[in-house]
Amino acid sequence: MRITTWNINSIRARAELFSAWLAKAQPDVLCLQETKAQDKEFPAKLFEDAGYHVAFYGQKTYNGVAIAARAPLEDVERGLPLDGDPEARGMAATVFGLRVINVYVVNGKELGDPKWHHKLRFLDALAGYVEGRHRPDQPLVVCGDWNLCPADRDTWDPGEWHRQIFCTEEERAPFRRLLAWGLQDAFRSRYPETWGRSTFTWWDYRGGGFARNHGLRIDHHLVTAPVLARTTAVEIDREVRKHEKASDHAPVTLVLRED
DNA sequence: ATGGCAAATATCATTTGA
Repeated sequence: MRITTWNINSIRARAELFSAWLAKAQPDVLCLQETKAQDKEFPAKLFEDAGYHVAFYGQKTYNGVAIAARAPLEDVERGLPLDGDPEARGMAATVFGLRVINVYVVNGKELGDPKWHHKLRFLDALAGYVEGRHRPDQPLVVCGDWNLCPADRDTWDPGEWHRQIFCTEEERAPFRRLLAWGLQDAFRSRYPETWGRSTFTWWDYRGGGFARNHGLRIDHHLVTAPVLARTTAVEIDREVRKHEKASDHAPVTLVLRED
């Protein structure tokens, strides 16, 4: 089973590229972020024509998330984890016996900015949400665009990024709280000694970031032990990032063996 | 502190992203 997370950076702007990718990649479960479409404008037909069920939670202009799967989505929840958050950044569904939580964590802009405080509230609420509703022995996947690097070496220049936004203790504290609760960073658990280009999931559009390898590892699957036990690989699709109409993020796929 | 690249809105410029 393949569970992909991808910050698509507008589902409508990338409809053609997305459909071609979907037909080829054929994930069983797909979590998208930054769909940038209101629900009434979401191109559900793209998914349905490809044989997928899809649920979405969007808003005008910014943010927006969706979950698609090759089986019906059950117990869909929208608007997590921060009560009253006007930004559409989180949803969850049950499929194939897994609870899947899809998040688009707040970017934060810069340390001290109101958006930075929103980011910390969001991450804290996410940790509380998981702790309050789940147990570490349940099959749970929390994936998405986390907008944080778990370690300085998850950046192209660890010296430059040290203690910068995405690499602060404040952002890592709630992330580590989730790890302490019972989730594991599937990529890092599977590849503890792999660093650099092959680990990045995002590259800056500006200044030829992909060619210069100005990348970050910020898209993650956090999984409970029963899911990690089934994990055979975590794959990052750099090929689709090379397309001229690419999102700045690559799709990241958790590969599970069947129970 | 700024620019660089891309998307959305409806602007012929601003906001946001990471």
